[in-house]
Amino acid sequence: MPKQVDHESRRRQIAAAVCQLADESGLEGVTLRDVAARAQVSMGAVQRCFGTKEEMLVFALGHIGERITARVSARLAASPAQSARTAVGHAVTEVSLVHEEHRAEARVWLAFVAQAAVSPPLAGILRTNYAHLQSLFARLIAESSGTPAPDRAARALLALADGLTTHVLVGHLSPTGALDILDDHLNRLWNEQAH
Amino acid sequence: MPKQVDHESRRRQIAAAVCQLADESGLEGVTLRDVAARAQVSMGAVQRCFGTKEEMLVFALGHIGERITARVSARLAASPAQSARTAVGHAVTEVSLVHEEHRAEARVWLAFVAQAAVSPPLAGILRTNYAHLQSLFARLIAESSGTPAPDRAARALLALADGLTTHVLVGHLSPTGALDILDDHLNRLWNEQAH
DNA sequence: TGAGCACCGATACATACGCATCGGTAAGAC
DNA sequence: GTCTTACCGATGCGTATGTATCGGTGCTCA
Repeated sequence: MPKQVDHESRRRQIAAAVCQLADESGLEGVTLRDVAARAQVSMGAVQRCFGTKEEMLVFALGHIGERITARVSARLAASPAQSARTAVGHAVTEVSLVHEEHRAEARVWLAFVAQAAVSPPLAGILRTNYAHLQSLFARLIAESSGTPAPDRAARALLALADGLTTHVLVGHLSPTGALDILDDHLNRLWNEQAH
Repeated sequence: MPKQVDHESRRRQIAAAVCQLADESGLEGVTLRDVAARAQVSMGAVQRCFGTKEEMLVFALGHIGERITARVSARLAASPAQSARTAVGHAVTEVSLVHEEHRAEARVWLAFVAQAAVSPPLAGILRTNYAHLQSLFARLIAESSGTPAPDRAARALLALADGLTTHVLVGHLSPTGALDILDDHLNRLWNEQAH
């Protein structure tokens, strides 16, 4: 058995290149040649790692989904969170990629969401990620005393975060405006459950 | 002056073809050739109506934006709306394209939103449309007694509607589930302002 | 040490795209 | 009737894409 190569790490390396390119010029700007150049490998290497382009995109989406989920979890673990209210605030702030340093991820995510509307495999990955985040939010919300329907609140929160992210990307909202709205929503949620 | 042609109606005809194709296979499936075939005109006609492809897409986005806004207005005008609460409910239901018959518009809209993240002209059109809808919502919300910040509530409502639409398209939410969440949000909004 | 095989990079290929060009056509003016 | 001219459909062109193919390379094991 001659030379062996760590395929998995190379796949991640290529996935990162895909995300960079998708951030810069949308998913349509993601070309096998450009991906190879950005990842500093040959085009043949990309083809060997992924049999087809769609396979590559599916892997890249899974990659970025994991990164986002991981960041949310890390944020929750890092700050002990005085209250569940602030914990949810932190988590949802990470998801709604409003901060400048995560804007790239937001653009990539949006590109994939649009593509998923016409590509079942991508849609499947997205559903998995959304399901994870939703159950995470639902648990946090349910923890802090008794909101009548934590599941529904979690779904609403996730949808609101996604919508706000979109509006920031389009330029209809400013990042701080989006955060204001998010904060306001959470305040209402915690005020009301006191009744 | 020899043969004359109604350019404007032809542009709308082509825009409709663009939307059909974008619904079926995303914006990347929108090809000059396919558009021409779908609109039942020659490729040359498409080129004569729009100097470039992006021009065509910009026009198509404006076209569908007008249609959506028009439908919202029509819905508001049609039903006298017993209360502002139901008026907003009707309007936002039209915007969040949850009903099956408007799912196509939702897919097209989402495709354009993603493209707008890397195309300033498209983003501009989107901003205009969002601004219209937001001010419309804000007026309706402000009308019904005194919510403290009708503008912020309108922004939140619009973002929530957009996020829910996205989640329905991806398959993370069912249409009825999305409507439930929307209804719940409106109820909270109207309950709270009674304080 | 040398033989074999898995990996590599480059190139070839068919296709499809956006855009430019061109002869033909028919409608209106005189 | 015919001449002008704005419109039409078709074809050509250069490029870029995804995929398939192929000779070279260097590690690993006998």
